[in-house]
Amino acid sequence: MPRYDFTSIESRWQEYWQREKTFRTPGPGDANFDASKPKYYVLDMFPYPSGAGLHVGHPKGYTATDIMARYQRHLGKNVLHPMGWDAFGLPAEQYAIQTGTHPAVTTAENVDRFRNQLQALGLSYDWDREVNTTDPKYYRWTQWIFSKLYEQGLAYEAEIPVWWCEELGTVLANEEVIDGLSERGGHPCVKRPLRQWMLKITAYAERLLADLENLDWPESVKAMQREWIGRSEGAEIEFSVAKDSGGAGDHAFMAFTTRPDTLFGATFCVLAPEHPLVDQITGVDQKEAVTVYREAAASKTDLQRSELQKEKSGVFTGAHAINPLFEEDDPRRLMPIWIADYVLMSYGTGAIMCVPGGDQRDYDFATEYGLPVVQVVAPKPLAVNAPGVDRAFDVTHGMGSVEIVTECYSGPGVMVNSGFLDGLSIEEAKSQMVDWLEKRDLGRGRVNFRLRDWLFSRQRYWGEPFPILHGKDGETQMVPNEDLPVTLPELDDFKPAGALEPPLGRAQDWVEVVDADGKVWRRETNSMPQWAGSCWYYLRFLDPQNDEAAWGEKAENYWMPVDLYVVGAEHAVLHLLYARFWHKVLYDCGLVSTDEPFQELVNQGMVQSFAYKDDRGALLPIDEVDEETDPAVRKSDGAAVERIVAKMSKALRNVINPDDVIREYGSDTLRLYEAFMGPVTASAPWNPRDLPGVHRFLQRTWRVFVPKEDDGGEIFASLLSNVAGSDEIERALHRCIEKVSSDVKQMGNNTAIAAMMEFVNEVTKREGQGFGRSQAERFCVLLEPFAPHLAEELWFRLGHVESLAYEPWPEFDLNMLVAESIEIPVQVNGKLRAKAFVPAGQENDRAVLEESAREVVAEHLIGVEVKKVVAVPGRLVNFVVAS
RNA sequence: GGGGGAGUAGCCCAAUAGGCAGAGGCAGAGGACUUAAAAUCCUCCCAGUACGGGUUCGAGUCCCGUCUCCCCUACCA
Repeated sequence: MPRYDFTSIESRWQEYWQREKTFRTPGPGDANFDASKPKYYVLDMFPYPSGAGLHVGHPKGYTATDIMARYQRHLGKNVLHPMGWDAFGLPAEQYAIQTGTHPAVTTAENVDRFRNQLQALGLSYDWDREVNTTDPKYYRWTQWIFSKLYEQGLAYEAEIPVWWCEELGTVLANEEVIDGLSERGGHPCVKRPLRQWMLKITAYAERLLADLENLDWPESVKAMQREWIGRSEGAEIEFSVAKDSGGAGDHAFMAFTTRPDTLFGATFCVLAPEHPLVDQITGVDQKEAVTVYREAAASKTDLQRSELQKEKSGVFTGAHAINPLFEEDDPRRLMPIWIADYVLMSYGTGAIMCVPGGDQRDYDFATEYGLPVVQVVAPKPLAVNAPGVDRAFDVTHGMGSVEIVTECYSGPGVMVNSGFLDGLSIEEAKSQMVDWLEKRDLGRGRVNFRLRDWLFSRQRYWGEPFPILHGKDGETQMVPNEDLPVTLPELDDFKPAGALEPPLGRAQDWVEVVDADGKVWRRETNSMPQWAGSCWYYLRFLDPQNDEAAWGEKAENYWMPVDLYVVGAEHAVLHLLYARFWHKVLYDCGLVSTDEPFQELVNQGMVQSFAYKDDRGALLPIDEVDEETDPAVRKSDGAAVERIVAKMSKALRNVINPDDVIREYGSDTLRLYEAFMGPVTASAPWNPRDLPGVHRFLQRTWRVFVPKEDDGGEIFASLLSNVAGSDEIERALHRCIEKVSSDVKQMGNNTAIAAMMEFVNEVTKREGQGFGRSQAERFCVLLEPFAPHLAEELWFRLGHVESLAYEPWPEFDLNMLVAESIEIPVQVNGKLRAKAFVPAGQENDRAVLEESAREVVAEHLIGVEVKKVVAVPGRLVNFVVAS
């Protein structure tokens, strides 16, 4: 029977918190709501309740936020700390297809399991605010927000080529397809044109980019979003396709370039193989080659394209584009038009002008196919030669009086071989060229984004239905707000109805709707993607029971924005960008009061695991390795294996189950371990050997409250009487309070725990002597955010009947932090020679410091000249002497 | 190729604004308690901060260069 009986302690307090609703958080309008208190909204990424249950990676972030939530409560704030379920999604639907179990059933089971697991961690959520994205009471408002987007003209239908995954029976967004395989499951995907709902996130690109500036987010996440949005400034230039005679023909295309300054160096153009103009301009002789190339390109997945990346390929169309800078007789006027798969139809205009003298990709292509290369930017030192137009004449390429170079230069410099731009800097040349083009209506400055509109529909059953009706003649209307939610129909079979018909199409009764005028409509049979529900869940938490509105204005005003959001790095672009987009739309509609949802963001690190590599570099499942030996060896043959750090994976059988840890050590130990591993932001491997360390700390803590002789858990008599503690312990406690307070504020939970260990070691050293009641109580408050069950138990045994969750945070006295005399290191020429002791209060007096220091290093100063004395108040003294 | 981050003891990690390299934990050694073991407690051991320069009275911390590792992204015109 362990003296510190964590199992019974933890279940007792978990029941207590649930029964007493200790963490219920009243909001504006609720009884017991105190509007005078400051608020703190601390948010976790709500999980997808998978069948696999909780992973030890989840509690890392959840513990960090829970510590913050509990700490903020001790500061007297109203703390909003909710949890819910992002429960729509493919796995439940796949399971339904295989077994016939309704996804709602699977989901409910998984949610129950997750909730139990989270509650077993002692997380201080207000469970009355639990939300579930699959609950019609929730998705009714998801549909309502969609209607807002629709009203704003931000939702539209389009027939576009999309990634279709045969295996999953659905389309996927670009970002859900990696190298031609689905992100989930790794199934092959192909491009197919399909009618889809799109959200016009590109309309917000500029603001999504600019507003990153003021967010207290990790630089890495901001950088990823910036790259994802991919703003680039340049110009759009119209090129006419030449007739055989050389004059401008009927065809023309737009090319986007970031380097309009280099137009004088454009020697050819490339269209994406899919470019619609290709059919019309391809010459008779080139027809066959072009067709073959286009078919090859179409059948290539992105994976294959990138594998072949090093070598550029393409074919000539037979047509030429006209470079508007040059007169009819100038050989540089006609630029051959090629098609090549390094130009993507989906970016810019799907057509480029190629300047091989200044762009590595164009240069590679030009070298491959023997196209001319002209230098238009010279590095600065060569500027003396500019403008230098009349140099070599290249017969081979017929480029006129322009030097043909064999290098590509894309660095800074001055314009050469560029007519009216010669001698200008790149920046000046860009703006002059844009002016030149705009005056002639041949082009204009343009900002282009990598960000595409958001593909917002899926061909799935287990997602939010669209509140959309289609008429016979192709007209579309919203389901009126009062008729929401549009609930999912019951189905027996969740498979797609046909190759391209979503499963919802199977529900005939549901699909057909007759309105008051007897007109027949068909419901939209696509459903929304999983991101929809997670785009606004943080808003529903503000007012989760509200049946009149998605959230109340007062609640929104009081609680928003989220003060602290802890998410894994995997959400850096998608979830966080989509949520910001919706939030800005809601802001523009006057429905929320802040233009950004998440003020401070922290990326939690990964919890990794050890893995072992044999001498051939192959990874071994952990159960084939004996970890007790040093080095670890393979069980089968005793060969030494190398320990490495890897992601937890089923294949390596190194996944840690939190339930097992709780059973063996308790959830306070699990919490403490997760927080003690290192900074929240850092990734670190799970090391089972380290668990006993933090567990011992809790046992020692128990021991300083409860005497050894008494297994019943009676507390030290001295702690029950009001005996004052010793001065040494009081000082140690003040140091501990100071350290824990400053650390926990900045999520330095690992060092805060170290400070508490130090304190408990100090008390232990005195065998419980001199530990006073008030000291014990203050320590309980410090401990509570980290090990809440034990802290509550000790608090209770000190004679309190109420939870300590709302006890004020203890204060420290600066005067108690200093010892009676201060130790000051004394250096001679930067080398530590001795230590001086200065009475407390005088450590900032340079004269005192120097005098005390001189005494202790007197022998080092004999016979040498002291050139300088550096005395840092309270820190050290350094004598600089002539050597 | 581009971007972000990190290298401190056998391991995980500390070290406010440059100021004694070590707070804490693990592992290891020795000891106390015990019939024994476990548990618990005490004591000890261990690096000069990836490498090379520089600035400074003084550098883990600042500057320059190099190396290694992790994450993201990748023909974006």
